[in-house]
Amino acid sequence: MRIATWNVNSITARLPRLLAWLESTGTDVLCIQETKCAADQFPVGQLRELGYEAAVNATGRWNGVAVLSKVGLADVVTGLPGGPEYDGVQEPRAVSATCGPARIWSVYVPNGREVGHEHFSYKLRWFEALTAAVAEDAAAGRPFAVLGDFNVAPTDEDVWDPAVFEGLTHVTPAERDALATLRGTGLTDVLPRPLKYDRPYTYWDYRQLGFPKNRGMRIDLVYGNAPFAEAVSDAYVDREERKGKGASDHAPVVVDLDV
DNA sequence: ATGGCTGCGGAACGCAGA
Repeated sequence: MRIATWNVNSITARLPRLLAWLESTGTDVLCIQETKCAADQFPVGQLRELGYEAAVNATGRWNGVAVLSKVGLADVVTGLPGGPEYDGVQEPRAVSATCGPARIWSVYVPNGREVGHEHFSYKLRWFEALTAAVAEDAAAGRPFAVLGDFNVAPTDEDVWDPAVFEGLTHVTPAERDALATLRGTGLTDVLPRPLKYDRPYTYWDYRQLGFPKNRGMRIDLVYGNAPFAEAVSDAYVDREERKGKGASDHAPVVVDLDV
């Protein structure tokens, strides 16, 4: 089974690429982030033509997540149970479903904006709620994984120049501790291999030639429990999808499972 | 060529992204 995660930065803008990519890779389950469209605008028809069912949690201009599956889609949970609000709203940042043999979450963790910003404490609270919500499934015997845009680089190796990120979000001890606490439920960071260069970055800023200069970050992660991690036969970042006109600023992370 | 941001809402430019 091939499972992947991809922050598409607008499913509307990315639809031609997305459909072509699904066909060429034969992905069975795709976790999507930043759909940037309302649920009733989601292109369910075109995805169904390719054989995918979709679980969607999306409300409009910002955020939005989905799970696409052609191996079944059951027991959908929309949103993060017990998750915090921002500006009085539970933002659409999580959706989960059972896809064939595995329980799968697609998450888009809040950015945090600046250390000390209200959005930053929201980010940390969001991680706490996520940790509580996945604990039972993480410890269970069924393959389980949280995939998505975590908006944290787990180590200094996961940013192109740690000096540039000093004092910024995505690399602070508080955020990395939140990731470690999440892993403490029994989850392993499934490290993908890069297709080029030495680090498996998943995001490159659109600005200032970020991609050609490989000024990247690894912030799109696959956190699987032991039954999931032990079934992994391959994992890679599909940097080819970051190339050319009309690319997202994130590349897909692809994981092959023997299940 | 991998190339100096992009998408959205709304109809100019501000917000958000990380």
